Amino acid sequence: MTIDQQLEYLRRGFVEIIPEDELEQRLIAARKEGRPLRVKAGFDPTAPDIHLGHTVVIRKLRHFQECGHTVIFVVGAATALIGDPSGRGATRPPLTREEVEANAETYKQQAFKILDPQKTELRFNNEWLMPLRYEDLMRLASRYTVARMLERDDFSKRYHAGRPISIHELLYPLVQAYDSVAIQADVELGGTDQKFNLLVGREIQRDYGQAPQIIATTPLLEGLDGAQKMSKSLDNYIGVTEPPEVMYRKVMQISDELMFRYYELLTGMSMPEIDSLKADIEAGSRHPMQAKRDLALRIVSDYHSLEDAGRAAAVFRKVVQERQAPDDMPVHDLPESIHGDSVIRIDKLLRAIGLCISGAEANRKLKEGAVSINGKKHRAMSFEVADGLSELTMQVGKKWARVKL
RNA sequence: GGACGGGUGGCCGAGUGGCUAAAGGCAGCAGACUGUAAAUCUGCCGGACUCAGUCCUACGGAGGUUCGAAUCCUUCCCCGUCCA
Repeated sequence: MTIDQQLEYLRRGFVEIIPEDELEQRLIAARKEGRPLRVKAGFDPTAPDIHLGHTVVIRKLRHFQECGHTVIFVVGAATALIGDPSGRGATRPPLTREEVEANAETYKQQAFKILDPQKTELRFNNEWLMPLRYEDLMRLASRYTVARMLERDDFSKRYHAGRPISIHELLYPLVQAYDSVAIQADVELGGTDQKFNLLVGREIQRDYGQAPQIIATTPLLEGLDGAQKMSKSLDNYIGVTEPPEVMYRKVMQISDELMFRYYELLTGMSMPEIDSLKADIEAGSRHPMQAKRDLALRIVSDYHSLEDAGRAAAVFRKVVQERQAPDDMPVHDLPESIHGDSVIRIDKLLRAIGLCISGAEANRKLKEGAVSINGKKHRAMSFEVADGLSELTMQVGKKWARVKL
């Protein structure tokens, strides 16, 4: 690929590239030296799942690989012990080392659903952070001032709101920046919320005698609620390892408006194509639901297979649209404790088989008319089993289960 | 180290002795509507039971006062502001 072609491809989809013109120069310089660019992105394994929000950056990493560059995927095993304060209104709860290690392992597997393993260096930052000694840390900490650190939006908000900021949180951007030094990054990618951290990387690299990395930020993907960014802690995410049916259903759940955003950030569809799709929908020549189905199919295929996606679509049509019982639902035996003549206490049963969290909740659901047994709405607390009945199909809202009598 | 303010349900936040399982909001769940959504409307939203009632647990931790405490007192822990 020529430099110009690379530039056009690589630039697409970023909110900002700083400094804008240096990417070209760096590409030229690397080509002269006959080496690929070292492109960094870091992920803190604070939650065990990579979700579609992360994939916006990972997809861009992939683009760099397609242009022949090397991706350094940094798993923040050490930084996770601090907790990234970016965008946070409060200190993150600390993770144990065991949790971090387990999460890091699954991160690795999930990232390679998108990345080319041949062109990826997978590094854990405890490799270079743990050996740092007191004087190393002091040296690093001396490179930045409190005032500049507090300029950060999230810190200053917390500070002015009188909320606690721990000293170790102040250290996060520096430690994260040191990663760039350790791996000698040419480019670092991250979401727009990472801009500050990425910029600190530039400064620290300069302090350590390296050419400052170019930073490129991607838009933040909104979660299922369409308002806040996708995140595990807000539970508005779609995980890349979720089963096809779940993934499909979640995509279908987003608002029409958000659908275009997902097209933009999660598929290879170009902006002109997306605009024309939007125009077709507005003109009424295309049904928004069909467009959303296409989207769901594409996304599920990316992380599973086209076949799986097709199956998920069929399940969705049947279960959600036609409100029929799904083919596979959990099967339970009638629990010991509930065996009582021919009358079954439904509240106890629902709790026992996990369709309701508590008996009290089961009770409420019964009163709300959310419970169906064998396809018929059931409101009474107990259920009389007719002779010859061998199985109950229980439904509470969207949840189903079969009970053998 | 000193002075002051504060810690309430998943989150935010009201509540200064009984009428408080704790207003209100957000999130969540269910129902209606729909395109499967979104938006809107309605209901629910600690738990157990012999279930329209009874009991248990809950307002940072522990202890106390009181017939009765989220509310008063003691003490400990934590957070913030100002002064040093």
